[in-house]
Parts: sequence; structure tokens; C-alpha cells
Amino acid sequence: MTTSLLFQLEQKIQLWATNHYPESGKGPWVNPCQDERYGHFQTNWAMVSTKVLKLSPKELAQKLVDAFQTDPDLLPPVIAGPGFVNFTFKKEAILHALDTLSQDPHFGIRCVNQPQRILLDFSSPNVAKQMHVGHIRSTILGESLARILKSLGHHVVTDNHLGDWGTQFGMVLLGYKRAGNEEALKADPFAHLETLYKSVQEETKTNEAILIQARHELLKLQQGDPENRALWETFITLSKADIQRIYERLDIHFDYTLGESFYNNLLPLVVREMKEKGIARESEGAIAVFSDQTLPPKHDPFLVVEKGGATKDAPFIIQKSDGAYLYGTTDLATIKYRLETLHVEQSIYVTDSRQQQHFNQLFATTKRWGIPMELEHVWFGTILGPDKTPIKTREGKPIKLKELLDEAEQRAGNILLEKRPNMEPEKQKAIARVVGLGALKYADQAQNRNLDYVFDWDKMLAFDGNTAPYLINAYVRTRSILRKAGLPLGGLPLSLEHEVELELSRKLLAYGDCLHAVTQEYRPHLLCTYLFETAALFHKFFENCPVLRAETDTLKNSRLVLSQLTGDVLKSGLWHLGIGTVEEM
RNA sequence: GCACCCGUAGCUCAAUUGGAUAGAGCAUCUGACUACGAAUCAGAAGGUUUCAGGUUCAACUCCUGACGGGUGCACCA
Repeated sequence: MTTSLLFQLEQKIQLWATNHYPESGKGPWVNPCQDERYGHFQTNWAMVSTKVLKLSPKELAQKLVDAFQTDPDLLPPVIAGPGFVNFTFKKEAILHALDTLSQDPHFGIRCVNQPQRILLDFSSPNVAKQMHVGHIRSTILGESLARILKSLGHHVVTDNHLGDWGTQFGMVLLGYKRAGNEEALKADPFAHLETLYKSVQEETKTNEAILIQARHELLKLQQGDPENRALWETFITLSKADIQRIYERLDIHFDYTLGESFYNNLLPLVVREMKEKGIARESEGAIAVFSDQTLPPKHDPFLVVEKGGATKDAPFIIQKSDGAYLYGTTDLATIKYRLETLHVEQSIYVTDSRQQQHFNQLFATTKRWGIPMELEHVWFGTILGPDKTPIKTREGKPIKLKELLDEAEQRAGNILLEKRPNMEPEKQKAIARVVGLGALKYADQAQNRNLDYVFDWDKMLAFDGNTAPYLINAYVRTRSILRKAGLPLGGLPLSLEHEVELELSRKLLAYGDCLHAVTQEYRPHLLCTYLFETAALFHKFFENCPVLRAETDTLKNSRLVLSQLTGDVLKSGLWHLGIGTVEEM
């Protein structure tokens, strides 16, 4: 059963069009239209089908209008402009759908027709360092996408592909051997490791010999050297415990945490197979994948086109000349593992925009390898500071995630203290946690992920505008009404008197459609926009439509239904963004 | 140099993927609280969508070319 009027209408038009005009190709689609002068939904099917069908748009539109003249849910459709057809639902249809929605435990979210087994690869911090602000977007976006895809009926597997095996560990090992201190490590593991890592990293910039030594330590680790292996185990255990605390705080969950190290044994096999299949070859001592000339040079991820049109190789290296393996090698092994062991049909990687080339090459290589898996790179922009450069502390260091979360809670707490000075401290702390972290998560997802965004505490924690506190407050208002009036009786008859009640109803009925739109191109900001509009309509409804003092019982019941549904949808929507709600604030 | 991304109100962003008069929020100005919670609402003002061409019945959206910004370009992840 579906409660989406829009979805139903689209199905009806589609059916009609394919029955009467099977050659019309792409078929119709329907647009919600906010402007009352044009009705509520429109289709431009007649416009786009004209060329194929050799009819004028007006004639075609008229046929569509005739076909829907007596539809029980619709007022007679109207042709507008050069060939748009506008549909308006009868109020009874909306009332009926609203009643159905109020009894639907899934709030109108319908499952996809063909569920897939989808793996989400996100967060993936480098465990040689503490988690910092650079990890937050992947972590939050990934979790939200996992929740949404799961709700739509997909079988979702989440995997945290920890960076626990790369050159950074060569540097940490080298640092520890030169200046490590067991006591310092025990006292504050991360601080100590990070100091060692940083000092080596700094030195490699001016001293190539150090870099070579670090690479050698990595190679020894990869080849199973007992000393390096034991040290590595110690480091990893300490790091993982620390990272886990952050995930618990942020309510992030992984089905698997298979770091790069997990695939170590598979790497030689991958390289051998790539060589045997002729996908990779030796070059300057390294093993790399080169262009197979099947793509036009401009779209070939293994080529760079020079000024005059000459091409230069941009190889995808899978084994270094010293024999060590890389990120790409591990990624290939990971894909194979996910296919053969986890039986995944589609993999989604949530990372920084800077890794686009890497994934283009990786995906192209995988395709040549003959791996039947749909691969998607969901990338996002950088978080900028007030100076429009990548955000960092005053000293120019990356901001630690833990400190960022602390500050979010702290700031939310201060605002709460100001607004509600009489609240018990314990309760206040709990609310500040939900609101502070919610604000942080919301700001991260409220805008198109492809854009860099400017980090701004005041904007994020503002209680108006497109922010988490505004949404949570709308939810709190719905709860406050229901506490005073009791739950709605449910069932028909319902009545919608005020225009804003109709608007709010239409918006609530579109919740399921919104989640589907989000997964189309993995854009959670569409859900943010939807929830913001829903909350704004509710506040408007709240000002205009008294619930407790409604004139009739039917009206009161209807308004309680709207309040409860709004609360449910807001709570569900926020949950899908990884954000919690509170009963009062 | 080449590739990818971006350029929309003073600021931060939308625009259902080519649809009707480009929408919000901040900030500014004007109004509404002995409250179903003012953490809210109503209203005003703010635009040659960086520029120049082209395709189309229709362009912020697609194509070409400028200009401006970000990112990445062989053994890092």
C-alpha cells in the first residue's frame, strides 16, 4: 500500500500513456507545483512526446485531460500554457490519504521494487592519528545513506575500511624505534603516536633518506616481520578503542570494520592476477595498469592529454618498485572480497572530492577485471574555516573531532542555559547533547554535498533558519500539544478547513517520495530541505489553527492527526539523518 | 599545462535534473506574546543567475569560448 498521491498519479498517467501511446518513449513524469494558480501537480508529457507522436502539444494534452475527466481522486485536469496539464486532487482524496498515512507505521515510506545488496564504505579514518574534522563528513553522510537505503528495503552492509596499513605506519614504526617510549605510550597513546608520526613526516619533507627508511619499515610490516607486527598490534588496539568512543557518541554503526591490513594476504594474488590477465604490467620497476586504448583519450582515466593533443600515461600503480603495495591494490582486493564473501551487488564509497581520479581508475580497472559490481563514488567538498581555506585551529592544525563534539555540546548547553534557566542541570545536559550534535550533523548535510561549506557555529546553532534546533523545536511543539490534548482518536471523518492545513497535509504525504529522491543521487540535503519546509508549515499551522480550542470535535481530531503526523515525520526524517529528538527543550 | 568541481540577493545556500513569475534563511526595516511553548509567526526590501555566443516552444540547468575561485595530476591515502 502506498500513501503517496503523487506516486499513484504518476503510475496512472504512465499506464495510460503506455497503453495509448507506447511509442511515446520516456513517458510522462509529474511535478509537484507549489503555485496554487497552476494546481498542485503538473505534467509536461504532452510537450516532450510531441515530436515522437507527431501531434501538437495541445491536441495531446487534450487527450490526457479527457482521459482523466472522471478520475475519482481528481478535479478535472486543466491545460495550461503551451501544453502543460495541471492536476488537482479533491480534498476528499487528500483526507483519505491522510487517514491511511496516519495508520501507516512507516509514514508512507515504500520499498523499492528491486532491493539490492549494497555495501557502504565510509568514515575510514587513518588510525595513526586521532580522528579530526576531515573525517566528519564521510562518517555522517555514510551513516545517513545507510539508514535511508535500509529503510527503502535494500539490504545494506556497512564497512569501515580503516587506514591501518599504509605508509603512515611505516612512519609511526620508524618514529617509535627512534624515539618511542613505552611509558609515554601507555599514559596517552594517541598523543605519543601522533608526535612520533608528525616528527617523521616533517623530516621526510626535507630528507629523502628518512622517507626511504619509513617505506622500508612498512615493507617489513607487510612481509610479516615479527617485531613490527607486534608493535603494530599494540598501536592498532589503542587507536581502535579511541575511535570507537567517537562512533558511540555519534551513534554510528558498522557491520564490519575490515581495515586495509585485513587484505594483506590477498595483495600478491591480486597483483599476479592483474599481470596474468594482461591488465597490469611492469614499468620502471613498479607494476601498474595502463590505458587499454578503448576509451577516447579525453575520458580515459589512464591518460593525460597534453596541450598539442599528445597523450601521456597516468598509470594506476598497484605495486611499488620496492615491492610494497598501495591503496589501490588493497582497494582491488577489497572489491573482490566484497563480491565473493559478502556477495555485494553494489558498492558505494563516501569520500573527499580529491579522490575522484583514484576512483575513476579503480572502477575502470575493476571493469576490465570483469567484476560484476556496480560501483559508485559519492564525493563531497571540504569544510572551510571563516577565512575560506580548509578549517584548522589557530595554530594551523586540524581540529580534533573529539574537541569539535565537545564544543558543539558546550555551545548548545550555553544557549539552553540562557533560554531555560530553571531546567535541572542533568536534563539540560542531555538535551544539549542531542541538540549540539544534531546541529553539527545537520549543518554537514543541509547543503549539496559537492560544494565546500563554510563552518559557522553561530549559524549552525541558531534556532531559526534551516537548522537542527529549528526542526527539533517544531517536534517539541507537536509533543507539547499531544501531551496536553491526548492522542488523536484516529480514523475518519477528518476535515481540513484552513489553507495551511491542506498545505501541511500535502507535504506530509510526500515524505516517502522525498526519501526516494535522496537515494537517486545520494543527496541527503533534499531530506533536510523537505524537513525544514515541513517544520515551517507546522509552525504556520500552529499560529493559525488552534488545536485544543478547535470549533468541532472533527476539526480537533484532524488537527491532532496533523500534529502527530508532523511529529512522526520530523522524528523519522531526523533519525534518517542520524539526528535525535527531545520531548522538551 | 591538462582534468574534475564551482560561480545565483549584502552573506550562507535552494531550484524536483530542460519547464510557467529563480526560491529560502541570515542580516536590515515594520508588526504580533497575562502563550495549545515568541526557541515562533506575519509583512517589506533585496536579482541582467560572472561575461559573450549557440541549441530549444522553453536554459541557472545543455554546447562553445572567455574571466574568476577550489582540487588533483607515477610509486601518499
